[in-house]
Amino acid sequence: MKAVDENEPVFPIGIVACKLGISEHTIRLYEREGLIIPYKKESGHRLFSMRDMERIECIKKTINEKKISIAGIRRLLALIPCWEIKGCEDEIKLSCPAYVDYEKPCWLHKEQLKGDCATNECRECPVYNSIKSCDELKELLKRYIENVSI
DNA sequence: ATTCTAACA
DNA sequence: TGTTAGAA
Repeated sequence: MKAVDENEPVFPIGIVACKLGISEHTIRLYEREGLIIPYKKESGHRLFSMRDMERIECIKKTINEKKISIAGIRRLLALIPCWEIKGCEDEIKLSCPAYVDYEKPCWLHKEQLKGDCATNECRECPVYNSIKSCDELKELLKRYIENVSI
């Protein structure tokens, strides 16, 4: 029996678009804007896991309900403390583009990063995956609005 | 049949 | 965001 892994990318974009009621176009847009990182086959075709779908759904809801833009979501994601998650020393942290920039999350700086941040697949990274459910995004939003640090 | 990218009356 | 064209 093949267990259905929540993280296993198995759904093509058409299915995802249908089940979520979001156009394929919009889903590709989210990717281009750096909100999601779908799994890609050699062919270039995208595959999504259950968690990917929840993330997409969460993003769409947040955009609609909180009336914030795609760039707004990107700024929220930029608040993820990757340096803490990765346990970076102050020295490396302070010179890291991902720590300095508040516009983009670390995975949009991949080319400029060092160490495993540069080599690992961001899709598999604990930083990208720190948004396990919509609650984590809500937390980022809270922090943003209240302008507080944890 | 589906999905991909790129482009826009 | 929609839609379309042409390729894979």
